[in-house]
Amino acid sequence: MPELPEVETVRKGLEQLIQGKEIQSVDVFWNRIIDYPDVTVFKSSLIGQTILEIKRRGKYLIFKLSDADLISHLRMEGKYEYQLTSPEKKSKHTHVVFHFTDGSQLSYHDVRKFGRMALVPKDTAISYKAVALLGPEPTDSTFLLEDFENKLARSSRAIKTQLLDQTMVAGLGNIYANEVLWEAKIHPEQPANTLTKKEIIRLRKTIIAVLDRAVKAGGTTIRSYVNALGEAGHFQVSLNAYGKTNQPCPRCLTPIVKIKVGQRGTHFCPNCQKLRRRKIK
DNA sequence: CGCAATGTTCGAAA
DNA sequence: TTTTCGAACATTGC
Repeated sequence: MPELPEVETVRKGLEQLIQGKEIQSVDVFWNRIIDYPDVTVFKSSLIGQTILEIKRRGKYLIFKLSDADLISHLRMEGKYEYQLTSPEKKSKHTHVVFHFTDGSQLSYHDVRKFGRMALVPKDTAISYKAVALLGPEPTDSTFLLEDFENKLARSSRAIKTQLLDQTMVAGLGNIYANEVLWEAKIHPEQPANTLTKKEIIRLRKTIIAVLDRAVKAGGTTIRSYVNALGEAGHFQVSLNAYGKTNQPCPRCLTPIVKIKVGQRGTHFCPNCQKLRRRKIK
């Protein structure tokens, strides 16, 4: 479920639930969830480690442990659930369980089994694989206009596809990419290298603003997302385009249209978001 | 039955 | 070589 706002909300929940706890043992029921290292090593290395803090980079959660970094990506449906005691009934979709020395436990659930975890040496998470390639966090001080402009100029892909590329800016996913483009009045199929300077400035500001608002709302719950405390998000009431096929655009009342862009469902207002054939100076 | 679903990766094609 | 495309991963629900 997670795009940046959902992952950030999960991070906050985990922080209050498991910070300071010591791992006593780990169960892994679906080996492919563990990307690195070998499952046996993964499990044994975690024993005795304490959760110092929980960070986030893009859509990745990074558990800072006493002697390692645990990287976790929820992909489409990953969820963390905290329990004070070990339940007799293990849910069918529980794939990893971290048992703490105080008897409580953190379980990782993932219906589609797309999520991944990796245990890397202390303080090296930021240089691990895809984490190292992530673009800037979407904040005013880190997401710089000039870099964004340069990256856009080098790609002819549809702007929406480009926004989903985590090397552009970290954390945008399908819901927020749709929302951002609607708000910035840019057609999702507009080639990235044909955006005007004005549009790029507006797009950058909108990305920062939309994600910020969504974080404050605790994320968006469309189908299954809940945070680590089991709570749903609230941003779904603020959606203007995503999932609004045939419903009137909140700005001009033209029905929202759904198309496919880069294999992903894409919603937009054909009146507010017009495709330009040529770049205008 | 068929398709789509908050995502990323990897091999092939251009 | 670089960029883009599209299948694959796995399961559920409409």
